[in-house]
Amino acid sequence: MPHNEPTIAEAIRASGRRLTIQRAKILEALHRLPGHSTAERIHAAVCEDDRDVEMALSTVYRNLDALAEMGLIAAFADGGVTTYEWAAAGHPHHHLQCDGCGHTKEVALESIAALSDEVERTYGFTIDLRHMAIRGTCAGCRKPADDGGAR
Amino acid sequence: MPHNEPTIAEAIRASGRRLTIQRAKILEALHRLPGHSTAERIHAAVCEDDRDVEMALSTVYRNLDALAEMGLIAAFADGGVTTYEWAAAGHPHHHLQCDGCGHTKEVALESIAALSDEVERTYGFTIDLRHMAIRGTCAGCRKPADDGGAR
DNA sequence: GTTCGTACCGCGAATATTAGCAATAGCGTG
DNA sequence: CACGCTATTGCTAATATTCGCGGTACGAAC
Repeated sequence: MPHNEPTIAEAIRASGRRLTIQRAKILEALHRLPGHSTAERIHAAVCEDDRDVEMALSTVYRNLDALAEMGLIAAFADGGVTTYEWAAAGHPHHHLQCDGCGHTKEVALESIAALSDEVERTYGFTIDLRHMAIRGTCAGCRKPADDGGAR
Repeated sequence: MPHNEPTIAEAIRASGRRLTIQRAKILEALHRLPGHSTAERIHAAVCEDDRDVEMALSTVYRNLDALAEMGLIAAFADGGVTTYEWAAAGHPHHHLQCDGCGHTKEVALESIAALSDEVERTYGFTIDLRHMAIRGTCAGCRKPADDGGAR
């Protein structure tokens, strides 16, 4: 990925931030690592990949937060641990997170648009679709007899 | 609240759990405290209210988790801190959480039904509406001139 | 009412993440 | 290319929450 960096650099610069070596490494690692990655995993990946760059774990956390805030990456809670993924992962997808087995499934939902529209119109609130994590119970974890009946 | 306890006790018993003094106190405190409460606040409330019951903070956390799991209370992340509220708080409401100011607004959304329906039909996944926290940016925090265009 | 199995409690240590501080290094300017 | 402003870094301490362990007590069965 030699020549798509400039765009990212501009985006970072545009938000009044700086493109530090650490930030670049983190982005790169996140771009390369498959699926969702934890802060610790990213830290390890960067340290393994490049030995001449010092990187504190807190720096990883801070950057992950900043990058998520500017929309370059997506963050969401995954059972006590926060995981991150490259935001430009092709198509927009949402997460169905099962409280039973803890598994997270990525799906594309049409109804989200209507929901986003309603919230926008009624409350002037703009939903961040990248952070849309839906919790509930998947088909496998729903016990046959157990009918929560919760609304 | 002298005589509505039996139902709750049954619900707790039904899930193979026991109605301990601590659990009851926590439920009671949560029922009485207005709005969302943190584990620490609940712990403080119980300790102030009753001096003859010892209660470790970890016990509060454990019970909060258990009670949320069985649907008696609702839990959701509120900026690094988890808050809880009585589940039978009248009407169903969802949370619009602003990433800018961190404020959480409680609203009723019609489109949620359609979303829930789609997810149920397409993936056999049952959304837990009580845990439905929607993140984004509220009208106040969306700067008029600053259009990041980072979408 | 006594007994018994086990869920639960309190305590303290572990884990994930955030915050504060002095030193460093982007990057726009002269 | 050196200079300066300040965002950022590494470090360490704090914070929120979870886990493991040995002792306790809930609740069901005698």
